[in-house]
Amino acid sequence: MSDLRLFNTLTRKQELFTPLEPGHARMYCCGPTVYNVVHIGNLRTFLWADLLRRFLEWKGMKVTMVMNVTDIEDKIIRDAAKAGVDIFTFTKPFTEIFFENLDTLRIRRADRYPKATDHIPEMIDLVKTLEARGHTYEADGSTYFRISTLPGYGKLSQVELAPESSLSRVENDEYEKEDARDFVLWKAKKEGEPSWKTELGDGRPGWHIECSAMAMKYLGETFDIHTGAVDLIFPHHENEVAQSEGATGKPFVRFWIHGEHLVVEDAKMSKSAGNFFTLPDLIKQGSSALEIRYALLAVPHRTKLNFTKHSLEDAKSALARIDSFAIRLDEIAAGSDARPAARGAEIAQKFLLEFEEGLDDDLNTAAALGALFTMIREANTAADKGEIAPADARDLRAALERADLVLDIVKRDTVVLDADIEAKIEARNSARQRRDFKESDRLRDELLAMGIVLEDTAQGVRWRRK
RNA sequence: GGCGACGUAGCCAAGUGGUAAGGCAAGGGUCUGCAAAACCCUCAUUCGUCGGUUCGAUCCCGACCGUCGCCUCCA
Repeated sequence: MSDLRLFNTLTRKQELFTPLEPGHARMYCCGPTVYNVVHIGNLRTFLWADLLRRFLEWKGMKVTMVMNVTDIEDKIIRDAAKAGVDIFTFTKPFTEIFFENLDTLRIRRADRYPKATDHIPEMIDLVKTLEARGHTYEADGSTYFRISTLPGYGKLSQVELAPESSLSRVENDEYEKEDARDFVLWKAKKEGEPSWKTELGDGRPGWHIECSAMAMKYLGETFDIHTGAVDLIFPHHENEVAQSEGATGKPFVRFWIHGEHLVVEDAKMSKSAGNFFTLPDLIKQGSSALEIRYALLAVPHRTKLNFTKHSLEDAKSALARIDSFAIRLDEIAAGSDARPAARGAEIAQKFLLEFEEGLDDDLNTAAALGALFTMIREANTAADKGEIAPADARDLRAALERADLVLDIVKRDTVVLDADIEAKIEARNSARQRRDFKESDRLRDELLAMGIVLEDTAQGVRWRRK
């Protein structure tokens, strides 16, 4: 039974989330336009969408998640032409990089990634339905949506639409619209641009129609969740609503979830400002994928995230704390002490409760992480007092694992020590035993240079990779 | 001009009508041959400013100051 509450842009309120079909949530996420490599801001949006999916599953729901890949669009056409290749050749590498980035950041794959160009017939059908219901008009071979035919237009963005005159900035020279607020469903063919021969004439789809067509094809005319970043609320999502509800007469999406933007060092990310970051860039600069994941996850999705060098350093230290805790638990768990679980089980239970309560509150990852660190401190204190038996350690470890099904930030270090490294550690131990500290320090430095950090604890030497 | 968001310690960031989670950094300590690492402790009488409502406000209302976003392609 879920008591997850999500902020719904449609009502501007937090609402209790329950799926239309009990136990099965359906979500559509606005995905990348593959005219370039995805940047860190795009990835933030995809990351919290995945977090939402994981959390729904964590609560026992089945989730069907669909994310579009937009592979036909003005910038793609422009840049492909510039590169002298067709749009398919042009978008292919960017699509591949997108998927690689998801894997690197531990963003789980959606169930489907439909491409716009694979769904032209569905879009045509949708436009024809809109035509039959009187929502469209044609001008110069293009088909437009006439917003005055849909009384509820504007309900998502809650933008009191300004009179036509104030929208003089809208460029109207290319396509002939009756009203500047109307938007194009199907664009008439232009010389040198890719086009499809259809019942609507030769041309290509407008920007918004793909999402309506593909979302309804895979998730139904009404589905549970639609995600994206705040900049898509208007006009993209508003127009999706118009197209879909204009065609079906039914509510399109029950929960519209929008995430805030990421800024870099307090500035909007842009190529011209030189602060446009991609995942491979950041990794090249020495950050690990997990550090980046943590930095993106630590700030709840509806809060603007200031992505900085400093935030990555913070993430690194915070993760080290979590990893050390996991190692400590594993060591205790391996012990032979047969006491029954006591303090540990209690701490673990309290943690899982607080963790879930945090995420239930509109995916408050900051609160959930706060609960995690509180558990770590409490368990460490108890362990220092010898109150953590192996059974306790196993309970705590299980709780950490359980939370990590959603967070996925714990290091999975399965690397086995090379014989060489092992030999050096052994040699250092014997040097220390014969109090040859010069030799032992030399070996320690050598290992450090190899990326192996030694920790001399009361239980002996522990090592980990830097 | 229209719509909206935000302003909490050095930095990041939760939060509640009853007196401020957590992380990083910093300082102190434990441990150690020395270190490092690890662990523990400390660290905002105060939540942009000024008023109002209230027994009581950081949280509610109003004004102001400041930052930012959308209204045009955009995650």
